Amino acid sequence: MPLVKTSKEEILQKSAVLIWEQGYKHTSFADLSKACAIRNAHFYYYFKDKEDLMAQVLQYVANHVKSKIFDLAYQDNLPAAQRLEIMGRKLKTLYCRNNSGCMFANITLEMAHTDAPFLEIVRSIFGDFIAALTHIYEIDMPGPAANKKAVRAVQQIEGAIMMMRLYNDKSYIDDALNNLL
Amino acid sequence: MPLVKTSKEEILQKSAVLIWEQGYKHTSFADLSKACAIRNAHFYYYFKDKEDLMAQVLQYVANHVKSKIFDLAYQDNLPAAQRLEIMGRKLKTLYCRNNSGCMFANITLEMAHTDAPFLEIVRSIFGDFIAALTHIYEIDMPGPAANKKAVRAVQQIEGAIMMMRLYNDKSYIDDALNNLL
DNA sequence: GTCTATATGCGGATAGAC
DNA sequence: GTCTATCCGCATATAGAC
Repeated sequence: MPLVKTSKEEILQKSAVLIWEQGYKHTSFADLSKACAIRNAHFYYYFKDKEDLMAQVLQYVANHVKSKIFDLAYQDNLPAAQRLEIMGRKLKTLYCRNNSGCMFANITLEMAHTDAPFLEIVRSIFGDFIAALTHIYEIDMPGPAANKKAVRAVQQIEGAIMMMRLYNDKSYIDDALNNLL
Repeated sequence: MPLVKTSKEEILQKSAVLIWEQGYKHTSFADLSKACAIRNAHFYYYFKDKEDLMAQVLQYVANHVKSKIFDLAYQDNLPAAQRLEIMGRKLKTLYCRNNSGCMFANITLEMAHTDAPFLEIVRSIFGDFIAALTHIYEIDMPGPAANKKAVRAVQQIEGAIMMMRLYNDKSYIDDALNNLL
């Protein structure tokens, strides 16, 4: 673990923003190298190919979201409503950044028809999301019911993000996040 | 209106399947011309460019979905539950065909970051979907509440489709469609 | 209307100098 | 590790014969 932000981490961070916004296929190395201020060919020093870059970008964002948002669900000293309220606020910031919605949903709908290996990372992060909400809901109901409620909450949120982006109207996501409880 | 299916309609139908499955950018004219059994250059006889083809494909699918599914909502002689049940069955067939989910959601997440003119067609079809469900829900509740319920139902369905495709598990969409009432 | 041929540019990826 | 230069293939799109 380096003391200062490595060049590679900057590449991951800046690439993530672009791919999040534009998608995997729509984002070329020309776009990426411009945003990262490095040469096109330099990506191949850090990454095997575009698919490898994508996998590392997804893992980078997934780690960030897990530690900054999903982990809040396990603060068992706080009441459930408060945990959900904080998570909801952070999720809204996440989804509204650059009007790009949920990176993992974007990639799912773009790539589900392929067998791209990085989809496994997407499956994992949605599993973490549902597990986090299930943990909170289990306070008031048995496990299976809590899990079902968590799945429906995630689905409602993802549908709301789609509507928000299509109609450029944040009230959809506000409504979904305010109804997490 | 020609008496027999025109060549152009076949092109629209076959192009729709491919683009639905693979997305707009991922589908090349090479893919399309193979599927339609015509020459690459021949597309430019029927369509101005790829964007024009896409707009006509979307309109073609939208017309089909409207007349075959959404119109069922206005069969006021049938009880609400029965209308929802029939629509749910037809929607499931639609979304599970080729495991490709909802074409309009796919295109939304792929293209929302652009100002592609064909997004207007997508907005229109989601408006029709919500209007159809609202019409049914209005039997039992005032307009604004019915509309809110319809929006949430659509969001739940679109989120469920995403989960279905990600985990290759139809139980997500079954659950969402069984809870339309 | 349908074909062949091809223009033109951009995509990902690599070689090899420094 | 970072650069320049470049390969190769595929993308959209067009020209023009038949």
